[in-house]
Amino acid sequence: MVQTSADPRVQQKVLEKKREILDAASRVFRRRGLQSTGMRDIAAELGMAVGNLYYYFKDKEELLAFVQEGTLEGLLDLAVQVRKNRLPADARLALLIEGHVVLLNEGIPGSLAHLEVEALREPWRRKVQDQRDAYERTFREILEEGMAAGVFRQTDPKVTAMAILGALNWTVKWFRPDGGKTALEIGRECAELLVRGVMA
Amino acid sequence: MVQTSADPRVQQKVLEKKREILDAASRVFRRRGLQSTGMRDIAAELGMAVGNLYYYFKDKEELLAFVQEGTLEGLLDLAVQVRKNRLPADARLALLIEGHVVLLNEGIPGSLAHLEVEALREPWRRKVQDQRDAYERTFREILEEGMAAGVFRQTDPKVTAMAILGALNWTVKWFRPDGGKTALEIGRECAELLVRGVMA
DNA sequence: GCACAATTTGAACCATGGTTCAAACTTCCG
DNA sequence: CGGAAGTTTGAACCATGGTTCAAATTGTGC
Repeated sequence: MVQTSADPRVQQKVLEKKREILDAASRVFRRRGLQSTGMRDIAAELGMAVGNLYYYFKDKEELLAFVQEGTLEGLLDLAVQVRKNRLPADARLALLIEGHVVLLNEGIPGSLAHLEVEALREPWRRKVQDQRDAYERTFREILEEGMAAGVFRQTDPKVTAMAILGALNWTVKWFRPDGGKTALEIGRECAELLVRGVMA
Repeated sequence: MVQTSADPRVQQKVLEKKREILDAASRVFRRRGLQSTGMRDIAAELGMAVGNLYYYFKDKEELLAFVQEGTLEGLLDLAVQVRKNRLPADARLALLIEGHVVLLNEGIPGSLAHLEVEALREPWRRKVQDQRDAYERTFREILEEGMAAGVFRQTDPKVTAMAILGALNWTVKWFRPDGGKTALEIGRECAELLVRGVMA
């Protein structure tokens, strides 16, 4: 098992390797989907032997959990950026929407693997779900803020947030980089549609 | 194997049994999701032995394909109904949206199993995908019609249709009958959001 | 009742794919 | 070098769960 050494040099190297594996796993999960991705596929993507993965990660579930956390980290970063600025609610919602679509679709076209919390069992599921809830809360907050300011019409922020997120998450199912539009362009069109939808 | 008899009495009985099995499978797929649903679970839902399922269906994939076709049939019916009437585009889009949400969420809360074409292999995949394309075309048509009539603003109908469908399909991931709102209410809120989003 | 077809059973079979592990290899000081 | 710690290998192991099938049961026409 890894992590038996106290040497910081070694620990550093292990961390790098872990990240490398996670990146590869992330790619393969996106490309092939959750079920079609085998440990052997991930190993092949790295040119290493299957068993080696287990030197760095306990099992496939842990691997997936970290991959999902990675995606959520990116989204949470985005949320922080958007929260920071002082634009009106509609502009901020648009930014959040565009960023979300770009993050989910940049690089390799993908499956929903990065978002399928249902695939995780209980220690992990809660952890990832909590992060996800936190992220989704950002949408609700912006919506509520916009309603309070009178820019948005009155709606149930929970329902509206989930409807918006559905539209965005679903893009990974149909967006293809070679489809003639960039992820950002798609993001803009989504923003246009959804922000207009909530305007007062 | 079934279907060796030419007796219409027998054929009728077989059809009924098939429907019964498909209904059960439909329920279990919704409840447990695609991967968590075993043949044994479906058999248990019916109180029959596993092997018996194979008397009526070739394999799990065929079962899933028929279940998905059943869902699509319902949606296509809806599309026909909506096409029939002579309301303006915005009203028709709203009807389609509401109906879609209700169909996907009535009865048991669900997973996306009914919509995961990716889980099917090539003979079936094409067949189901074609039906799905036909259904999605309805959205594009209404959008184009609305744009032509000037009720809707100019957008890329393909992208807009997929964005709308994403919001709707995603409802099965979060809607719960005991959540205080009915599927129809959710459908109405989605319609409000999305129709407003495309209005000129 | 009897024979024959149709249906149902469930234990056994088997493919897939996650997981283990002892051996081989590398790295890095002393 | 030498050897200990760290890393990698890949064949073998094994659990899960879809699938088969011969036997048992039920239904039907004569």
